[in-house]
Amino acid sequence: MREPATAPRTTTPEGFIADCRARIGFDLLTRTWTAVVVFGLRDGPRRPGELRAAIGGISAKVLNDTLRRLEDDGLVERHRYAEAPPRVEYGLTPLGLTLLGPIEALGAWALEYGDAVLEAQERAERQRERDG
Amino acid sequence: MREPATAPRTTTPEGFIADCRARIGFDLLTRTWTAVVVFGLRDGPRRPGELRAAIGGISAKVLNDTLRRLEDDGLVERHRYAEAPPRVEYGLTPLGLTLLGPIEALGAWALEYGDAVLEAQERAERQRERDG
DNA sequence: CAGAATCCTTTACGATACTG
DNA sequence: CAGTATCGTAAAGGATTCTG
Repeated sequence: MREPATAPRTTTPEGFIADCRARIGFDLLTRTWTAVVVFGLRDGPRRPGELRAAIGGISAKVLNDTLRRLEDDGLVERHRYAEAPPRVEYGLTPLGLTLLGPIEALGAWALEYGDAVLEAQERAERQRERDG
Repeated sequence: MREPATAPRTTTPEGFIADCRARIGFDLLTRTWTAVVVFGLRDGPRRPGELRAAIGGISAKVLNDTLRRLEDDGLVERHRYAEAPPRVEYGLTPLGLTLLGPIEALGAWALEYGDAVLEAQERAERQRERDG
């Protein structure tokens, strides 16, 4: 995954499976913080510290790594303002904005069905404890 | 991530950020094969070998791991048929079916914008080569 | 405060071999 | 063919430190 050298092939007849282009979207969200960070920028550009506080539970380094990768993906852009003191903001590109739709769909799904997933996980966990 | 002990808190006022329940959905898709496997079962139960061939590029072990985890998540269920020879199939649960919507939204997004992401990545890659 | 550089730990992924 | 058991590796996440 994630080698631009191995560019995905064309869409398979069956749909999204195998090396088809739909996997590009799946691969983006396999990085833990992608969805959270993109969603955190939905209302406009933000400073890193502010964004980090809003997200919670992400280290400064990991947020930085994530933002740089999103820049490489063309989803986020960095703005530097030559003020005193200098100010930095990250915002979604037009391409990044288009990703908000699927991310919100996923978030809405979790708000509706997340509890069911948690319950299933706890059920499985209890089952494992019984079995040893 | 992924400790049932640390169950996500309630939704924050800001939306989906931090430890809110929307992250449950994000966390599901951070596993490389979740979206692909769920999507591969969209048309009904399938035998592991068949599913593996349709996906392509996934080892038998990893497919097995993924299916077991999806079982724990309540998204997939295993059917065993006591025939001769015994047959096994995996299919989506009702809960798993509901996840197809967001996954298809993400896939459709990638079909439309995936090229733009690839181009951005290649641009970034070339840039890095120039800089050293 | 932004962010680069280190170092460490974990784990998902993958290859392989073996059992029903 | 389904599934388990090992083992190795690469990469992501995270903590810490230091510099503009």
